[in-house]
Amino acid sequence: MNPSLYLRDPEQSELGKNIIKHSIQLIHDNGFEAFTFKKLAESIGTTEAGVYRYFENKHKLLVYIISWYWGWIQFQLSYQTNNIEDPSIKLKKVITLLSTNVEDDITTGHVDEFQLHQILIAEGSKAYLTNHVGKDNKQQFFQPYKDLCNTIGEIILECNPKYKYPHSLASTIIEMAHLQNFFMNHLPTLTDFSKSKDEKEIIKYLEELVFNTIRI
Amino acid sequence: MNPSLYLRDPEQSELGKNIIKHSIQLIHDNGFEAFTFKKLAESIGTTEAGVYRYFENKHKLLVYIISWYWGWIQFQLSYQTNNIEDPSIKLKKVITLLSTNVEDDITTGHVDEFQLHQILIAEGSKAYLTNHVGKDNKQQFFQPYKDLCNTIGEIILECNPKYKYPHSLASTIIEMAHLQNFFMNHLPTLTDFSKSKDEKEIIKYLEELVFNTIRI
DNA sequence: TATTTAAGATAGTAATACTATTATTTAAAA
DNA sequence: TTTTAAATAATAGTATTACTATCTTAAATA
Repeated sequence: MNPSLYLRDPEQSELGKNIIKHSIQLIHDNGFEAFTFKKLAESIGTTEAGVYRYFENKHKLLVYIISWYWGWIQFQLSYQTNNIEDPSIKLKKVITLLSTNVEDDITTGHVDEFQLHQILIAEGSKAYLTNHVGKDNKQQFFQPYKDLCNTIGEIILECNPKYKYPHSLASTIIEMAHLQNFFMNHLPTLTDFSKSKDEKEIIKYLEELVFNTIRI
Repeated sequence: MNPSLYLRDPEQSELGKNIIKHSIQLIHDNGFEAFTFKKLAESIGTTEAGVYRYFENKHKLLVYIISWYWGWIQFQLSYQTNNIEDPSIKLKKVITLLSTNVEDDITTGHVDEFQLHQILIAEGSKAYLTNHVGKDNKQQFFQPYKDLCNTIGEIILECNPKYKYPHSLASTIIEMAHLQNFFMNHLPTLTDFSKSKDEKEIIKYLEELVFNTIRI
């Protein structure tokens, strides 16, 4: 994790882990706009000042938990594609991993991956859609996202070494896996999955999109 | 325009038009988070209370100007595709229209379309990425976006009547035309256009994506 | 035992997102 | 023309947010 994101490493103390745990819960339940350090402190049973000793502001905390998620996805991806040779099967794994509501990984006690996935769908783009995106980028806040994008881009190039837009296609897969899910559940007429509301439909749509464009 | 978005119709008075004009300017310059009714009032030369007589809150004002933009795009689209029969040429027009930085339309005195396009790229998704998206949707706040999505979906079906995901592909085109532009300018490693920073590259990428997926 | 360090408790401030009241100007209706 | 209503301007006030500062206590470390 990028140390510029925090003032004190939340992984190193009980209070820190509680900040992460309750942040995920509260952002998931009420959305990022309604999330405040005061509510977070009350939920933990500490004070506002206590939270501020770990994170400068709520935006950095959001970027922190999102970075955590991308790191976890990166790990899941390398784990799940470990022994696979066929790049198009790998790419299918990528699409499925990004589109599927993950189950909570019990090995990470203070992080609920299911809720984190939901947060990414609804709040993920708020990490970079700010007027200080340039500054944040200079401080490497989006490195885990970029790393994942590069990993996926490489798999795309394994499928077709001549494909010209591996990074753009990778970011399209990531963003659309989330956005089509959001639309399916909240603005269904913007999708074609309104009847079933089934993630598998999103996977089918994305697979068709991706494999038709890279096989020229 | 949906009357639930405003308390008093801003098109009907000078103050109203000034609210729209200066909102676009301020949101464009400083981003939506930094935008407040107080700053807006100061910029116009009126009072905070004056702005509140037109709009309940800044979120509704954002949705208003975004709706205005989608209505304008819808008009531009029907105007530009008026005499075109070939649906794939129409679809190319759609991609170009959404991806290109429009010039300011001088017939709309109080609206700067160039700035509005930039606002849509950086702030567009904030209109619906809220925890009250369901309520807003029930009040038809997103109708202009849905209408545009349907129009594009119909053009897609003209190209291939058997294509199964016309709405999802339409929303993908709209969102990616904006997001790839944002990434190109602010997080270039997430795209393949970092060297040229040219919108035409985004158009080429999207055309390849779209036409390869609908021609099965 | 002395000394850092983290946490808890409390207070305070500037800005934000509103609401309310009153006075003044403008414009339409009687 | 006068009356009346509507829009605007001016001012004040509140709850909440997003912080900063300080002081005390508890626990870990040297």
